[in-house]
Amino acid sequence: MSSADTDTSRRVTIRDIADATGVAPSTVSRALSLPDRVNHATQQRIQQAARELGYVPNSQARALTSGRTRAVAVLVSDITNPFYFDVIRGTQHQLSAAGWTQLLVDTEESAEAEVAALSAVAGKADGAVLTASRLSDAQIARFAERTPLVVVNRRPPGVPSVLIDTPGGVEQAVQHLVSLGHRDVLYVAGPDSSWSNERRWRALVRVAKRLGVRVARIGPHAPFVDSGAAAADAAVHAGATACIAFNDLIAIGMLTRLRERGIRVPEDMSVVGCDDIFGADFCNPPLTTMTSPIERAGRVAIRMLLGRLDALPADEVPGEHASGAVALPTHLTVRGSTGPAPARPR
Amino acid sequence: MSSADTDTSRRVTIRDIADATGVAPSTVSRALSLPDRVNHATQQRIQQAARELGYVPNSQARALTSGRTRAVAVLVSDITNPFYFDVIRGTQHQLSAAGWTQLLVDTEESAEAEVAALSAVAGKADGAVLTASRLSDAQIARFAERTPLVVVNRRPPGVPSVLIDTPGGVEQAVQHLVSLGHRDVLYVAGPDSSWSNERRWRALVRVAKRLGVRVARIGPHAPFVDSGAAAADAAVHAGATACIAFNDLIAIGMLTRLRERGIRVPEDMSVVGCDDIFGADFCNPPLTTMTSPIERAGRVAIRMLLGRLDALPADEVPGEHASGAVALPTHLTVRGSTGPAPARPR
DNA sequence: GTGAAAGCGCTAACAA
DNA sequence: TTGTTAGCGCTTTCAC
Repeated sequence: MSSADTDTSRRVTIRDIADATGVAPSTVSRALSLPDRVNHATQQRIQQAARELGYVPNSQARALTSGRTRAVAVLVSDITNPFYFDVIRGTQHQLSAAGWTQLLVDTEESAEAEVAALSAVAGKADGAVLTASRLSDAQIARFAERTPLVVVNRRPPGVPSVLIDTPGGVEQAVQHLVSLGHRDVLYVAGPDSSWSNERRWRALVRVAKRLGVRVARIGPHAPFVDSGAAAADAAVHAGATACIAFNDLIAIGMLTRLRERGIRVPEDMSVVGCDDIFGADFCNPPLTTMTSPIERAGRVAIRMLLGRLDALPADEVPGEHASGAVALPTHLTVRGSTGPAPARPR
Repeated sequence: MSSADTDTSRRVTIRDIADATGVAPSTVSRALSLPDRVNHATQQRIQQAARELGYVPNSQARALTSGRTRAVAVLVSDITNPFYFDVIRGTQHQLSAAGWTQLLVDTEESAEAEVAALSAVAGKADGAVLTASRLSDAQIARFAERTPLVVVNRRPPGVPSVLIDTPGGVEQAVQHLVSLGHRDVLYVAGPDSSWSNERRWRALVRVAKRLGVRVARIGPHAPFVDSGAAAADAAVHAGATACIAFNDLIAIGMLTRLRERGIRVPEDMSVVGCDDIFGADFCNPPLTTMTSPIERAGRVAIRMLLGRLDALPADEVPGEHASGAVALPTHLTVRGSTGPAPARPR
């Protein structure tokens, strides 16, 4: 049923190549992993044979001896959230470009699951990217001692991180609202456990003070579209005419609820989201939001991690220091969901 | 800096446990992997020690001897497409429930990348799920001989598959349009390389014939929101009053374009999508679409695969035969994008 | 029921 | 430059 040559069912190993080319297995190993340390001619012969025999290196065996898996784990807190899709897209892209494997783990918003994953993953991957960790800075730092880590949207001391500069976006958003005549802004908060949530709120308070804008806050709200309904009701009850929501999911949910209640956006209420996820441009009305380079954050995180693992030339690694932070700029994308303040406060 | 006991920097191995408990490494191995084949008392002692020492099995070493990685690869053709998010969510869920690892691979719509990934993955995973493969049935079957495979929305002979019954959904969609007075339906085709695309078109032709509806087809269109603009223009040019789009991405893009052009949906044109992805409910107007159990498809695919790998009790494995197909029902979700046919054909 | 020993496929000293 | 020799941590015969 198969061709006349050797057994088809067994995978080709470096031994097979060694036999075929008349060299020692170690030479084959070198020819494949450190080509410069082998006579050019034999190197060619070996690689040729490898190709002909259909050799595929056994990554398990390789990992066992070298201690390196050429895989990295990417932990997300909720695989359901479109924000992470973009992150994953970025990490995936950068990893496959480097020939590495991505292990995707959903921690489901649970710190225990995160700890479990991080411990389990230690042997399976050479490093990990934490997006939206639910752990304390100290815990993260502790794990980082054993496993190279890069965190997104967190700033644990000593651990390299990628920050999306939403505070900068908040400033633009408030200025935009001010330019439309708004003097009151309501912050629709996300989960208390979110680092970004506090960061955005503080940025809002700071900017508002400077621009003479009054701010208030409602929440916390879970980061789902469905949470938007309650948020919208609360915003209306608070008499708000301009809201900045923790993220686009909540903002989109608010839009839907406001429409149901006959409250016009932006005529009666302006809504600003955060992140510019898939859907923010085609919801109704289209959402003004802080566009974050989410995919880029994923790519940068991987580049930093690969840099730390010496798997990337130094000049391709972002950030000056190994434990430094890289901040990616955000910009406001104005769409239909924001408009002039109503003539008189309601 | 660390506690007084042994070296902190090295990972705990079964040898350490063996030393600590005074048994042989092989006994530790058994106690951990095949607990029934060990004296209950010593088994307890060993597991206790393992816990105390913080033992984490080295999956590489385990894989090397056992030949099993307890990981599965999930290949998607475009990680950008929200359809796959739901699939990934399903696979991730089912895998982590079983304590397995998910390797996520984006083949970027390329058959070569898929082949490369499939070969590379062979050693890293015990099996793979192909969602939207770009390979031929024969190629898939060939890979399936070496690596346990489950395919989604394909039907290569001999390879277990999970099918989302969009033909059934097409029937409901056409009946819905007929009930609104439409007698002409335009199919807005997806990519030629898509198996589902042909399947949906054929189902449409069949149903239309039975119900006395005229059908036409435009396309192919790439499965992106951005493709929807050209599709909408073509549909308008064709004088269509009711369209069924290959998927929601195209349908949402059409909605946007029609609105730009001042063509009212559903008054001037009814649009039906397919899949019910994230966003279909909050686009403008909300999209009537065939709701597919996408996440469930992912879960079912993993269960079938784990079943084939003997990693799941037989009674939890869907489908009668190892190489059978499981079809998941679809249903039509009617929202604002469909309405009565215009009084007279335009 | 438990231990000794071999070896999975590969890499990394160390010699030659 | 190449071959020899040891393992990496674990599972798995095969004895005992």
